[in-house]
Amino acid sequence: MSPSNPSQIRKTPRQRRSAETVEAILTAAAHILEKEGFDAATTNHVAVKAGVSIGSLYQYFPNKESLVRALNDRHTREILELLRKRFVEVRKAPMEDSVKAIVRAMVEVHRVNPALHRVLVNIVPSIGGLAETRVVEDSATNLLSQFLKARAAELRPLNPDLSAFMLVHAVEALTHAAVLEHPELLKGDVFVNEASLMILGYLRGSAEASKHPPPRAAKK
Amino acid sequence: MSPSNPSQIRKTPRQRRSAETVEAILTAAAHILEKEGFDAATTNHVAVKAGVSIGSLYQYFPNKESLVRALNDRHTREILELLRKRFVEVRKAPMEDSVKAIVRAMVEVHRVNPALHRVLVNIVPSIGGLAETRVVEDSATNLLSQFLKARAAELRPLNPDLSAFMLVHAVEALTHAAVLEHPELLKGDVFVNEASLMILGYLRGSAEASKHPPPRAAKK
DNA sequence: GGCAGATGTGAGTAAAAGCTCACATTCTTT
DNA sequence: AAAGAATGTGAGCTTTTACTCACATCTGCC
Repeated sequence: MSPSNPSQIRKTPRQRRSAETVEAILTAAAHILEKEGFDAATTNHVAVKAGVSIGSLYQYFPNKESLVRALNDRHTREILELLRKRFVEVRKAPMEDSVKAIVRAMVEVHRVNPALHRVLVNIVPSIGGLAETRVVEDSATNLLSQFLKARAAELRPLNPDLSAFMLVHAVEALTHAAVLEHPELLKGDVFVNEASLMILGYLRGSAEASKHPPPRAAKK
Repeated sequence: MSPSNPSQIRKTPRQRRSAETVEAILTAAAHILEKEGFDAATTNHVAVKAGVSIGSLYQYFPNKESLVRALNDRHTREILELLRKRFVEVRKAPMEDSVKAIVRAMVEVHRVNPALHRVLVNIVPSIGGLAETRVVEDSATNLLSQFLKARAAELRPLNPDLSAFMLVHAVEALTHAAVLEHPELLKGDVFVNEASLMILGYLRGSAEASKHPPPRAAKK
């Protein structure tokens, strides 16, 4: 397969008809993963739900894993695009507004299809997609690290890579938990405010004890 | 069987011999889950590795799920016990020391068997263990919420349940990420310090924000 | 020793799921 | 229109795996 095809699509569709077939397969797979979970997403089931034959599915996806990875690739690409966009947009906004905008973006992204997202996050590493997941995490960490460097003057002394690592994982987990366990927090700005308090508290130092020396750990 | 047996053990061992069999099965299952993943943990494979026959396995575990759930129960019970212990220990320690001790406990707990822990966290919800997982999360949240109430005087005004929810999820995710992706941060106190900065920053309020209040209302 | 209950055995069964392949249909091109 | 390429089909093959059951062996007790 071509090296520029991380999800290992077997055949590149040449006619509109086949492009629609691929789309139907991916959509059906997403629906099943979301509503019934990974175990229910058998290749036969996906094919039936997509309204195509099992043979067609295997024309485009060499195996079940590649199908799930294709979905994951699309999903993570969307997330990264939105994040990049937001980081550019807030480049000159006040610190607090920037942080809130980015948290909002995270929520926005995770609310599109939380169940699917969770399934993908859980399953992808075990089907050879660990590398892809790391790429996404690293990209997000880099975006945030750049942001922290640009805003250093407004923050306590810190190691941008380390802080970005901490925040990426904390915010990702918080967003997951909020979307899946306490969606009511997302109605108003409760969640965005709390997450921002945490982020800003971490980046600025706490009110009473803000006399910590900068950490000396170098990442990577 | 007995209602106090959430992992649904089929038969209660009456002789030492059978207790050893059960132990061997659980140990083998843990090893396989840890080293080879969930898919490799077939019942036959577990039985062979445990040095018992497949029939013996099914004498004590009615199905594969119950076996994994039994492992998970044991694992989460250990975690909760340690956390409870630590929360009691730090009841009268200074805020900063308390927070660090609790973060250390989290790291300690997750370092015992990070790979197994990750597998269990990923798999248990999909095999009927979601309730158990929620129980653990809720217990941890309650412990922390109590702690926050007791220390209210040292903290900014906050909602203990909400803050506990935020912190439980953030710290859990951070510990996972550190253990699995950057174990070098655990060598010294780098990780413990960073996590504590985040926690204390969140609980005390950020340095600048408390000097000059935000231009807009914090709540919408 | 000898019995009864507890425990252990593993070949075999049945169901599920991934995947192939020989063939049918549709599209593009000349 | 015709041919060849692209696409679509689905019965069924193959492998895997959870799980059973008829039987063997062990252990404690009289």
